[in-house]
Amino acid sequence: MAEDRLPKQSENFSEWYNQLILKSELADYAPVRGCMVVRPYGWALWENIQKALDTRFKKTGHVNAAFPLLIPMSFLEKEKEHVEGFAPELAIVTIGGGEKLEEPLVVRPTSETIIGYMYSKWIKSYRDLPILINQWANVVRWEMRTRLFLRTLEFYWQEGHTAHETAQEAEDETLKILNLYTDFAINEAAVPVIPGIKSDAEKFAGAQRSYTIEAMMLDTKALQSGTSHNLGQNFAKAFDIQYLDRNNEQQYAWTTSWGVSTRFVGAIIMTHGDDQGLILPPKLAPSQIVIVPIFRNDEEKEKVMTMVGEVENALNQFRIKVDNRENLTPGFKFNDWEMRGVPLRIEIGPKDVANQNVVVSQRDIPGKAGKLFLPMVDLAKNIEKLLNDLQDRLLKKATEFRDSHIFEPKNFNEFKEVIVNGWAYSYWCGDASCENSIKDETKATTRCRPLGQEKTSGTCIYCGKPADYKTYFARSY
RNA sequence: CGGGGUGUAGCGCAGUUGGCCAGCGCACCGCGUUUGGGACGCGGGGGUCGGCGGUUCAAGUCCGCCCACCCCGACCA
Repeated sequence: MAEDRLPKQSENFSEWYNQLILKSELADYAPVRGCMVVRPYGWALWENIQKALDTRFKKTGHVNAAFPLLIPMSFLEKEKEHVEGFAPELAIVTIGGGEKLEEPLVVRPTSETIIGYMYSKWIKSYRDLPILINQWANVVRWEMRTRLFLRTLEFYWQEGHTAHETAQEAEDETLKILNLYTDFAINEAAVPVIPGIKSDAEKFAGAQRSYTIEAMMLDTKALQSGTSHNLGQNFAKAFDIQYLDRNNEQQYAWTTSWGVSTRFVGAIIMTHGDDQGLILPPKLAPSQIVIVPIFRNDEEKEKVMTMVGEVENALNQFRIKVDNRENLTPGFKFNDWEMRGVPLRIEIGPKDVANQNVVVSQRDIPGKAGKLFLPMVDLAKNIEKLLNDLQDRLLKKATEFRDSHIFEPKNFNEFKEVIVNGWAYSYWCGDASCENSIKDETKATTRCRPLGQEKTSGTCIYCGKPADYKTYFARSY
């Protein structure tokens, strides 16, 4: 068995990322350019993400439904900004059943339009509001430049679509979801994110306001990891979503939409991974624990496997896997599971049978330093603590990394220096021209203006005009 | 769509001035010995050499066209 190492993060981060996904069997390239196959290990991770989000959606009163993949072209055209934003990346079906179609059908790039159409049918009165629907779906956007999980032609996501009586309710919903996403990212994925508002240039095509959670990857690039849009009455007017209000007058509804995609898998990979491979947060890892049995002969095997069974049983509350592949050495398995990011590894050999303890190795602490002996007594309780501690350490480490790479440059020259290896938190006057110039000169875009920021007075990092708020700038995925 | 690169076994590659049945490492299969940090020996299976056309007695090898994918840019969850 030959060593087949990953490139080092420090030497070639993007190759590290690509190869790790293939080797750890999260995903593979499909025969169509830009499309990916999410393999069982990757899908299991996505399913855990889905569960964590879906539970939160349900708790806040949302319900799931399914809307069609194909949308009449004319629907897209009803909202001006929306069609302008999406036109370049549409896949369009022109032939069906061997016949040219009267009207082309668009493979959904997102579902605001078709859901808007349905909402206009369903909503008659204020009594029908709010309507809070989510769907788990795939969407297609014809991207020029693709990257596994981060940007593929087809990707999987959830898209929530809600309609409300008042502007305030819609805004409350938009922010409620942003907070929900923030809570999910931090407390389930241990991905520290900064919630904030997007600039006009970066907002969703057709939205009044877009909010985002922004995460810093280990190469210091920013990754937009979830978005929540207040659509105002834009789509309600385009699709005639009207209701009779409490004063018996016709009103347009106020709508929102929000989504998290399989891109989030990329966020997890690039937030926690190291040169050895993935490090998955215990709360989302497909396997939280892997047991590697060690033995030299049948006699030892029998004793060891008996104990493996006992341990597996004692830990059945966790997602646990026994690696009983017989043709591989323990050493190989150690490296293999480390590459796949399993948080805890339990090693059980003849010595452990004799001592009635197990060796536990913690994925985020390399080598011997991360290994400890645990007695069989209270094993589950101790393992639970180790998983929780590991989860906490991941969040702490990622947060410290992020905070140590956010700078507040004093002038634009300094800005250009820090942006190469970090984010800049700077005053910005809000003019699109400054935003554009900064992008042209540094490749950095505005990421968001964080929520809850107090108004202060400063000067724009680019033009020097007065500015009231600071904005995060970064190179991004 | 512009610039660059690569197509030979599942993966990574070699294949000289064109020349015999197209090779190597890993992976895979069989047997045996191994197994506490990426095991070893022996024996096997696996190829329209990206496609089409041309030059030639003879083409992975030379020529032309096409296709695909990867990397770097413009657009984007």
